[in-house]
Amino acid sequence: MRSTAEARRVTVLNTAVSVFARAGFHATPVTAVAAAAGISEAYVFRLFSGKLGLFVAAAGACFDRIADAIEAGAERARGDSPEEVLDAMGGAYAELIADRDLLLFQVQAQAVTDIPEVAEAVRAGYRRVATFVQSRARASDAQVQQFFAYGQLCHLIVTAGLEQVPEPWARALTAGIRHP
Amino acid sequence: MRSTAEARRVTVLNTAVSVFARAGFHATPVTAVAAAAGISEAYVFRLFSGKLGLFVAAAGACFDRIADAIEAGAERARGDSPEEVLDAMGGAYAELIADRDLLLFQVQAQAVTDIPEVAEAVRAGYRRVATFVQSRARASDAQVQQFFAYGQLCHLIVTAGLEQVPEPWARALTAGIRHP
DNA sequence: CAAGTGTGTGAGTGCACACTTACAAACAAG
DNA sequence: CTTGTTTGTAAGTGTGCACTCACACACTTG
Repeated sequence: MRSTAEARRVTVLNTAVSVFARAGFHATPVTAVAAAAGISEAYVFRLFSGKLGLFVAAAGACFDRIADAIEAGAERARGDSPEEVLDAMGGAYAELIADRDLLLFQVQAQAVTDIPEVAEAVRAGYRRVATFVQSRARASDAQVQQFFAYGQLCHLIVTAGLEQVPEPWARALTAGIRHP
Repeated sequence: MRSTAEARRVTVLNTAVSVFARAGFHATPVTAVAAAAGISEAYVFRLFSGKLGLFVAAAGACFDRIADAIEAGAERARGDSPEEVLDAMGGAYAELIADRDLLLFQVQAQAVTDIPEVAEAVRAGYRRVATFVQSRARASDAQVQQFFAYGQLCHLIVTAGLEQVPEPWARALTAGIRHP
C-alpha cells in the first residue's frame, strides 16, 4: 500500500479539474470533488491543505496537461516553419479541449485570480506554455500573441455557447475555429 | 419621493458591477453590494428578484456601458475604412476598461455561464456589441473575429497581471495592447 | 503478538449568507 | 386627520459548507 496517498492525490486532482470546471471554485463544495473521486471529504482535506490548496494543485495539473498536449502536437508538425508548428500546436490544443473540462477550468481559474495563490498558478501555467510555444515554434512576438488571443476567444465561444447560435455575428466569431 | 425606486435600481446596478467584478457572483454576498450602495440588504432583495436577478441586471448594465462607449468611439473615427473605425472602437474600449471593473465583470459573468440566465445575458451583450461592430465598421468576419480575440486577450492580461511581468513571454502577450 | 505508521471515515462544529417578515417612517389623497 | 402607498430597515431563520477530531482498519516491523 506504500505511497498510495500520492496516487490518490493524482486521481483526486484530475477529478478536481473536471468538477471545478463546471461551477468554479466558490460554487463547488469539496464534498463534490470527494464524491466524484470516490473518497470522503475528510480525506481530501488530509491530502491537500484546504480547499484553496486543492484548487491550486488542480490548476497545476490542468496546465501540465495542456503543456504536454501542445508539446506533443509540436512533434507532429509537418515542417519547421513557425506557421506550421503553430498550426500543429493549435490543432493539438483544439483536440485536447474537446471535452471542455480543461478550457472551463482555465476560465474558472482566471475568475478567482483575486486570490494571489491562484493568480500565481495561472501565471506559472501560461509561463510554461507561452515560453514553449515561442521557443519551439521560433515564432515572433506577434505570432505568439495571436496564438493566445484566438485561444482566449475559444473561452468566450464555449462559455457563451456561440456554436449553437446561428446568427451572423456568432458565425463570424466562431468561423474557422477547429471542431467546437 | 415618487419613483425613487427606479433611480435606486440604477445606482445599485452600477455599484453591483464594481462589487461583483472583484470576487465574482458566488463569492460576493449581497450585503457587500448593499453596503457599497449605502442601503440595507433587505431593500436590495426588494428591488431585485434575488441575488441572481441582481447579477443578471448588472450584466445588462455592464454591456450597455460597453456598447455605448464603442458606439461613441466609432463616431470619433478619422475615416470610414473598416480599419480606421475598428481602431477607434478599440481605442474607446481600451479607455473604458482602464478602471477594470467592466473587464473583470465580464470575466466573472463568463465564469458563471453554467447558470442559463447568465449565459443568455452574456450572449445578449455580445450580440449587441458584435452586431454593431460588424455593421458600423463594415468589417469582414475575420476582422470582427480578430477584434474580439484581442479583446479576450485583454481579459487574460489583466486577470493574470501580465503587465507586471517583465519576462519575454509576458511582454510578447501584452505587446501593443493599449494603455494597460 | 505488540507497537507503530499510514490510509480512511462518521459525526460533529461553527459560521457565513440568501432570503423573509414584521414593522416604521415619509409622503400623498380625500 | 385618516387611510393608503411607497421607501426603507432590524432582526430573525434555515441551510450549506469549510474544516476538525476522535476513531477504525490495514499493513509493516521487531
